[in-house]
Amino acid sequence: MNQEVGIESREQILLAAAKLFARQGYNGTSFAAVAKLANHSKALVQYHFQNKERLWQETVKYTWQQRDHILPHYMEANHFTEYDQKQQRHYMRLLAKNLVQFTIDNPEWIQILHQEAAAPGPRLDWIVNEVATPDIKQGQIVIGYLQSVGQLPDMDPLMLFCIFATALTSYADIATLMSKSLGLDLHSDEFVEKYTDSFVSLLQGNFDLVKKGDLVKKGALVEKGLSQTEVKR
Amino acid sequence: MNQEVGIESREQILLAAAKLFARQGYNGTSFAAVAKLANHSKALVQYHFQNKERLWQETVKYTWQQRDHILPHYMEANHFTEYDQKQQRHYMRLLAKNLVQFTIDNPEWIQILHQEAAAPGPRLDWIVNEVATPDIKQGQIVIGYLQSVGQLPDMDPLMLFCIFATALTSYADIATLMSKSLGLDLHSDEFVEKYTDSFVSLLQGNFDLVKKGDLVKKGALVEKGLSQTEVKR
DNA sequence: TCTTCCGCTATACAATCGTATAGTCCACTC
DNA sequence: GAGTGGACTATACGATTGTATAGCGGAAGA
Repeated sequence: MNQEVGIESREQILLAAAKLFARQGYNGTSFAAVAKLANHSKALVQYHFQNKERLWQETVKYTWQQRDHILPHYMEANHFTEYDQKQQRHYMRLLAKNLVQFTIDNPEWIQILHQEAAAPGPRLDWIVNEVATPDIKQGQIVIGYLQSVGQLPDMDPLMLFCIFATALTSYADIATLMSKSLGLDLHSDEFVEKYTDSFVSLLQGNFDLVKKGDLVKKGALVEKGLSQTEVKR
Repeated sequence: MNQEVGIESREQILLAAAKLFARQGYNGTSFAAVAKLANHSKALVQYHFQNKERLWQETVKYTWQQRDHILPHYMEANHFTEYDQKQQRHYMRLLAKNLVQFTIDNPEWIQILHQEAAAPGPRLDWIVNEVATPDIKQGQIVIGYLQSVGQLPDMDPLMLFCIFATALTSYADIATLMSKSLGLDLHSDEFVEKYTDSFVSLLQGNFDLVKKGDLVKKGALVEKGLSQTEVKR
């Protein structure tokens, strides 16, 4: 079916399996579907991975390895410690944008996580023990560091980490939905930049609250709220 | 199998189907599994819904109806327009907290959304057209209003909406993962309150950035970042 | 009383599921 | 050049998949 040998067919299968496990979940993914997407026989999939649980585990491991391999390329332009405070401000924007862009380009790892978090069980435990916990620790360290250099507010770092995790890793999925609904392309570079800029502005506090609350009438306000958003379409 | 009649067995099946579609996705959910969870026969499930696609559509409709029915109960304590600016500040905290609490108590609608957003196709289009678009419009109106009364920063309301959507609807799932990893219960009232307080503080800008960036050495900083987070455990 | 309809069951169907096993091909070593 | 082992195929297994259809009991309307 495919001339290439051994390790290569294995990787092709892992890539196909990652897409399917991410999109369809564990029970929604079959050996046959993986084989078809990888352009190999179903028997070969089973030859490499014996059973479904092992296929899933190897896929998750591989997906995280890919992630750890690719992620630095998105970050290489960001060397926080080499710059002074003004530049760090700028590079934090870049960090946030690259993280969001990374989840858009490589959605499988976070989608698999969502799949299993929605149905907690032994597979989620496996993820926590094998791949997720080091990530979480690492993320907390980064948050703590950014706080210590004054780039993030002095609030509970764990809560700050949760806000980061939700806002940066879920944008890709939410954007898929909203793009369809609004007829925009929220995955485009323009919107990703706009989104992360807005998010970082909140974190850094460099924005002004609108100070006109008591000047306007209720009805007109609601209408204005609507028209403000509709202007964007 | 079950004495209760007609509409009741239908609802029992819809509730079971919602849980399974949310946790296992479309392809991962079978008639037999729905029947078993609802404590009815597989044939009865098919009797009520003819085929799988219709079962799914009716389930999504029902889930959103439940959502629209229950959500007001989480909001009833919040009547923004009735209070002055200081009180509105307080009630925005309550609004955010109740929204997060609602997604923790009723995760199915957002989980189904995540399932389909991960694998865009005709089902996602159906969701967009049938249930999601009005929600998004409504959300944009609320954002616009909160901006107009000075409770939210004067930035692009669409981006602000995205930040709200990610931070508030994804906390439940992220918390499931992080709780397992850290040995905490991030679904507890204590943490939900802490999280939403932190989030609203960012939005309202009432926090101080740590201004000690250039005073500390790199190595010590990273260590401090770690110990800060570990204190929380 | 007869008919009709509704809620529901029983059973069967081909297709697909995950898994098991025997076997082919071929590069390699000794 | 016989033997070995790894990459891969062919085929078959029982269980489960989604779907189809015939039929049941009982309430309601005529």
